Amino acid sequence: MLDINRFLDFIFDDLKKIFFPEEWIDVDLKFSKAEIFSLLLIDKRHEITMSELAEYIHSPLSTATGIADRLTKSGYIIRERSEADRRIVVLRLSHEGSQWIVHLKEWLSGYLRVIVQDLTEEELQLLMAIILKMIRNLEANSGKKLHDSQTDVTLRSIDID
Amino acid sequence: MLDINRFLDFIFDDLKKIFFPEEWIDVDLKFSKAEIFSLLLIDKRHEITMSELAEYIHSPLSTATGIADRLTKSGYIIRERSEADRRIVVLRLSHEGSQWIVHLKEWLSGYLRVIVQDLTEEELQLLMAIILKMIRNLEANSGKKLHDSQTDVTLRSIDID
DNA sequence: GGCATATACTTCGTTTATCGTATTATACGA
DNA sequence: TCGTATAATACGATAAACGAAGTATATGCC
Repeated sequence: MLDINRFLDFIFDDLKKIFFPEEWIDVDLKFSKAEIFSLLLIDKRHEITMSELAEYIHSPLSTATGIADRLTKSGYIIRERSEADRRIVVLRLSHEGSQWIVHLKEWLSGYLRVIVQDLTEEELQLLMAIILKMIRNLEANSGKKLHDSQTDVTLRSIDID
Repeated sequence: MLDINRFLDFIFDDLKKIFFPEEWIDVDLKFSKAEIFSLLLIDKRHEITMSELAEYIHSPLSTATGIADRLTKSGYIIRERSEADRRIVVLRLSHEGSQWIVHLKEWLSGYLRVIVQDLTEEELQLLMAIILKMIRNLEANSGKKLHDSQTDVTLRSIDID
């Protein structure tokens, strides 16, 4: 068993940086987190439905509708009915939306460049391997491993008043 | 120059996991992110003022007041006027609050344990070293390096209507 | 073919958090 | 003691999230 506590101590203070990325990513974005990731998803898939969007951002369709509303109004996405199935709404990026994503990605990679700037090639390789491992662990154990602990039960749904 | 693009490709899809931790941390917490980190801060400092809280969560005092309101109402913190300076409000954890933090930390370390479970001691060491480096880079360059790029300017404050 | 049911979304109203501005209370320096 | 700075709260506006109800379209079944 590794020395977990040491690691815990090490990262405890920096957990906040992970959960509040907005504090070190000091960009005054005009879109919310959900909107940005929606744009990224549309960019990646080229076309998505409202249901796909809702699933991606882990929200009900009513929330997705709100996001699509705002992005459409801003002119960054185009919302159209599918011809094949007229119940379905298809979202695509507008030209402006695509441009914006290009800029976002450039800016993002600039940020990454700064963060990893003096890591050696070996460190970078290892970092990727480690991240991969961690992601695999998380996925393999998600929701499982943790449900049988006492601690976990205590944390869930304690009603006070 | 390292191969940044490869790294970018590698982590792009997982960026969402960082920005939406709630999707893999599947605990139905009764507190919001801001409230949890407020509790953690109070636990760490033992006693804090409203101003310190506001600074920590990067919000105006009016927001901090709302958080303190909710945490006080839930019975997890105690809000008292300082005797030395009666303008100052001091926040402390109640017994229930302390208990809750203990559980949170146990649960957190359980999570970490799962994530790093099959990393070797060397990997763990290196991971910590790399994280440290990255944090230093971030702090050294925060807000600076990125402000002179064209991209960045494009991203900031574009008004549409 | 027609009717019941399912699917894909939107609308609407409620709730909640955030935050700017105004206000209150206290401290402190000249 | 008066003016100003500081610490925090109160209030009102805004925005996002969401559940429930509603609308339109598709599909299965007789």
